[in-house]
Amino acid sequence: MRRKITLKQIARELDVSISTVSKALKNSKEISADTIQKVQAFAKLYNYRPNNIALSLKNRKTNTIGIIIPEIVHHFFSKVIRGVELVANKRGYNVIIGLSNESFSKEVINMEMLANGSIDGFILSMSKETLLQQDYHHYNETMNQGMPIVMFDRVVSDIKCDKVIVDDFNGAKNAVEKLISNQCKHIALITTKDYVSVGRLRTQGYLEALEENKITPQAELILKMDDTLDYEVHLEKLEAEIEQLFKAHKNIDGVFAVNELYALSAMKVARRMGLNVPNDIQVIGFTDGVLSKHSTPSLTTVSQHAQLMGERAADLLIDKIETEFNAEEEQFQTVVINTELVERESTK
Amino acid sequence: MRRKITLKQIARELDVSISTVSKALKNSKEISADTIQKVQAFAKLYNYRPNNIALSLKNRKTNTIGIIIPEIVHHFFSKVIRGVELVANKRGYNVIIGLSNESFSKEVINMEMLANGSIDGFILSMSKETLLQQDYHHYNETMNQGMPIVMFDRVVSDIKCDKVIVDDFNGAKNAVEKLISNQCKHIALITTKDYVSVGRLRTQGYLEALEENKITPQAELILKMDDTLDYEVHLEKLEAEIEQLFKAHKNIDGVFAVNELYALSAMKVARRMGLNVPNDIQVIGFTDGVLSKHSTPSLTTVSQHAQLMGERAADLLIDKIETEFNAEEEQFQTVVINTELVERESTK
DNA sequence: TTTTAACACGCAAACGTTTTCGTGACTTTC
DNA sequence: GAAAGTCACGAAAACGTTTGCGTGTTAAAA
Repeated sequence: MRRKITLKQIARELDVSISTVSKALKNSKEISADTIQKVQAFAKLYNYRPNNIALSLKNRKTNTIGIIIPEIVHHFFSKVIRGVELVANKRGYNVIIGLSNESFSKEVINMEMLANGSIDGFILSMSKETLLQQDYHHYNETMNQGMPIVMFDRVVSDIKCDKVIVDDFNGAKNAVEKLISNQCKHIALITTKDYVSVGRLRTQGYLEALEENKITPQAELILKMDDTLDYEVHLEKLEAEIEQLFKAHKNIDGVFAVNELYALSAMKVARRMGLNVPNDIQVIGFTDGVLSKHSTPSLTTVSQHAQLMGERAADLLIDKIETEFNAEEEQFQTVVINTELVERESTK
Repeated sequence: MRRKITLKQIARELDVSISTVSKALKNSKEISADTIQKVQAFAKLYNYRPNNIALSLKNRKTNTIGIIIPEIVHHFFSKVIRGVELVANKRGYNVIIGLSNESFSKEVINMEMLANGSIDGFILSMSKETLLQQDYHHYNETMNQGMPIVMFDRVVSDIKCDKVIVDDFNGAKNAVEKLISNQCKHIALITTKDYVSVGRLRTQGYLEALEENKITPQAELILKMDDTLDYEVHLEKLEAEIEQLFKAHKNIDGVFAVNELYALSAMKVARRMGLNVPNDIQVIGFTDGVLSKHSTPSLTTVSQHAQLMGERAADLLIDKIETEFNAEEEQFQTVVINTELVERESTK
């Protein structure tokens, strides 16, 4: 077992200086043809590769981007990562991941761990706890140190940085319009509490679609779940509440849910109550997940193009990393990704 | 915007040497109490953090581990990552990911990219293409350079390194025994072609369970799918073949599938043919996925404990990284993770 | 033959750390 | 009052690169 070979070792072996070796490998015209030939042959033989860490230190550039997300076992986020990795790799960058697990402190720790030289910039989506606490000092400190940040999906306007978001408002609106045009008269909304901007916007889309179609929104048809609970408990509670909703309003003939699990639960409860989807009740969910495609009936969804979000975020970040930082006149962009209604069996 | 502060800047500011600053921050007893106090106060004020890259270079240690997987948008792999990240973080390591996308060349490129100093060791699962080509030179070269590798799930015995695998044989065997004890007499197996060791072992488990229960395996009840096809095409073909199988053997009353999609497809086809799951036909799938839990009927599965695999792999790797490399008498371990039968509605 | 130019290479600094060793200024000891 | 010891700090090397500049040797020009 031999360690990786360095310039120094090649230099010693060939009895030239380190700089000569370095230049020879770059075909510098300062170096004679036979020295170049000799060095390159030797380097190839020993499979020389420059040490990334040394390069990073010298260039003050790591060619690595950090991505911090609340959870990885989640289709939306893993698709985003795939997108990030795709363009990062194409543009010569590595990707290092940190999971906040929806915790504020883990988010802070992870960011500090990476911000000390390990990466050139961040792509991140805020944890729920951070959204609740509204404490953004770690983002601002990071950016003050000259490290660019691109946020995606879960963003807040208080933070000045590049962002990639889904068009939640219109995605929701289109979905509800679809239900309306499919003759639904009483459309329920199943959503989360409003502290996540994403949920708020989807609710607004729902309301606007109703109003534009002269349907008066009814507060009783809106179910707001507290999603900070434990997952299992949450699911049971969810089903119970949906059942209650359906029983209290037998005329509900359409459901728009802000995520996959809510939509699936609605279908499950409906079936249990002897209702047929889509004949008695039509359901649309806002999601990119796998469940929709394989459920029975398969679920009509508002697709978020998660992978595309990742790609756009990575491009945005790398662009920023690679452009000269010009004065204080920095411009921040917000890229909006359009949603797409994927029609399946849960709607007519 | 100020850049991150360095020892040199603190030294200049306080009019002491760099070494004094460094020592003062470490409470060295070489340094007087007031100098220590002064330096630490200043460092705190400016939020000094040592530069990771410089440390990595100096210590020849990055405290980062690389993980290379075929695909990230996949429950099994993302759960493994979560496990890896969990213990890596706990032990002071970062995780950098590379996706091979099931391609041999991408696997090689990714490994080379990371092997040049960026990380201290690899955790990886082989791409299908690598398994097919049986070209393992990149693993061996990496290990020859003193970089440890831990493989998980998809492994081959030709490569000498630490491994974490699922007990595929017994997992499959237990599942089939469950079907047998549930009175199934004609159990079909839906699997992939044999080049992945994992599939081969599961098939063996299936066979052994039958034989131990005096049931003669019938080759016609074994469906081997070619999973190198395009996903969509694959799925259609899969359903067609399952339907054909069911029609040709009306007495099939149990199905064991080596993955989630195969199991779900089997249930789907069964339902389409008017068969009731689990009354007419019982199904068990080998998987950790989400679909099983939310399908109707929910699917009984052989759970692989993916997160635990990730945790064990990370521990194994970090242990190896942190122990002195003692001579040529290196020992490699293979950790076997036991499976667990999670009973749901698709079995009686 | 002397001056100039081209060539081929080495030196050294820099990136930000850590750590060994050396040293000047005091203090203690005899 | 001289020798020895303690204290507090700085210089320098090392990790592995890249690159501007200096320099000795040779060849071409005057």
